[in-house]
Amino acid sequence: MATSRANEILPVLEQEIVTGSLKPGTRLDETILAEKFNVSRTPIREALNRLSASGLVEIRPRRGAIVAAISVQDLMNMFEVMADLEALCARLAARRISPAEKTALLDAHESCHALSGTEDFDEYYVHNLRLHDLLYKASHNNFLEKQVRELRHRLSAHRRLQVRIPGRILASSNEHGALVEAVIKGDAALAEKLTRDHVAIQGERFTDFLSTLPSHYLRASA
Amino acid sequence: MATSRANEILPVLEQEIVTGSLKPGTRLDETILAEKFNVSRTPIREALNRLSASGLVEIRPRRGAIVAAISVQDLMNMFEVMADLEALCARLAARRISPAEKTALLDAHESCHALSGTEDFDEYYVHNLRLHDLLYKASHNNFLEKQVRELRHRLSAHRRLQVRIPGRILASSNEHGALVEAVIKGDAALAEKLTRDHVAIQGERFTDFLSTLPSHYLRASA
DNA sequence: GAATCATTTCTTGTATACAAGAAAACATAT
DNA sequence: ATATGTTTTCTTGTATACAAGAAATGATTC
Repeated sequence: MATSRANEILPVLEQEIVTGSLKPGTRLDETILAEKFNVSRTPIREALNRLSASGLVEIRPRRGAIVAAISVQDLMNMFEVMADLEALCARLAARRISPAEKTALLDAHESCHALSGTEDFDEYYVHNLRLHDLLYKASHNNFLEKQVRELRHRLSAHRRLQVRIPGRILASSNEHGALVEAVIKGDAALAEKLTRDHVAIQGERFTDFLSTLPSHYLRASA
Repeated sequence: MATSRANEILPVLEQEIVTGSLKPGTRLDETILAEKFNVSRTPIREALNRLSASGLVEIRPRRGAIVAAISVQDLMNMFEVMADLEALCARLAARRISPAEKTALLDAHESCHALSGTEDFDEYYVHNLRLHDLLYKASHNNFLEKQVRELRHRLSAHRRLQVRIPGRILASSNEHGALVEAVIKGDAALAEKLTRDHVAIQGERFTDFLSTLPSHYLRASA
């Protein structure tokens, strides 16, 4: 095998958490997981440790690991940071983007725009991701890129909650249009502002969002 | 013992890395560390795993762990993100700070200001830290606070590099004065801008900074 | 003498055995 | 019946033993 078993187990668990097949609060019994993966507890413990560092699982000393439960407060906080980091990406991208990256960005925007008349949220999600990814890359700050990716990954565990408002794809695509234009023009301040508004959950959209939350989000957590 | 041994070992190693008694690139042999701490390799491995997640240690599969080596590029990137996150703290603090927090902030600023005539960088560091900590808290975003703390902790491993320019304490303290005033007035945009300028490494200060770097920063890294 | 290949040694990664703390089950008393 | 205290059981945390890959050493060839 190219890599150790712990390194194989980690992404599988990660995926199960992110897709929601392992729900927040679920106990992650080391012995049971060891049987499931046909390994000893040792590599399981290693994987859990790393997942706890990335925030997806919570390890309570001597009391085992659970899938991290996130409160509404936590979610709001994380979105607030996410919006800011993405805005930083956009600001830097406006100053540093290369010609090749400009082409790719326009292409990704085209793909999004092509779906703007539809309500195909899943398909749109993919292209939307690609566009945002390109912006991270264009920031030419690897550390920032890694941080944003990690945070987005963590938030994606709660993507099921996403509000699917009719017409949202069109609106989002239009916001992208202005953003892409600002980045390509090199207008850093505008790119930053547009991204903040684009990512942030706010106003009536946030109210909608809250009303769709499953009950386990309404308890407090760390 | 109140906590497990791995949880005792971790902060010790962390401290040795942060203070620089373990230099970047140093191999962290599990067996040797196990002897040093009088434990088996198991808790050592756990501690190293967690340190790698926080970025202080780099684990190369099957090739052991080393103290993370950071390139100049990495440092610049991290400072760029740090400045932005602190600026976000300041912006949010300006909107959310409580009366009690205002008092504490003014007090911390007083402590800094009292040193502004001196060149006592170590003493200033402590009070400067307290002031910035209060700003993180006043953002009332726990996730953000945690992220900024973690990043600062990671950067503090390289604090030895800090340029100690004569008069810098006075300048810093003056910058604090304007920042504190903006936060207390509730001027979010100004607080944000002042913080960015305050934290960012830029202009001639950055040239000085570069010229003080030990050679191991000048190689490329991850 | 340099380069390449095999062998040995050393270190990491995993499995298993054991220790210790937490939760659960049970018994006793009020 | 509830509450408290004890015992048992179960799970995590650590130690040790073993397996497997990487680096180092040495042998062989050109």
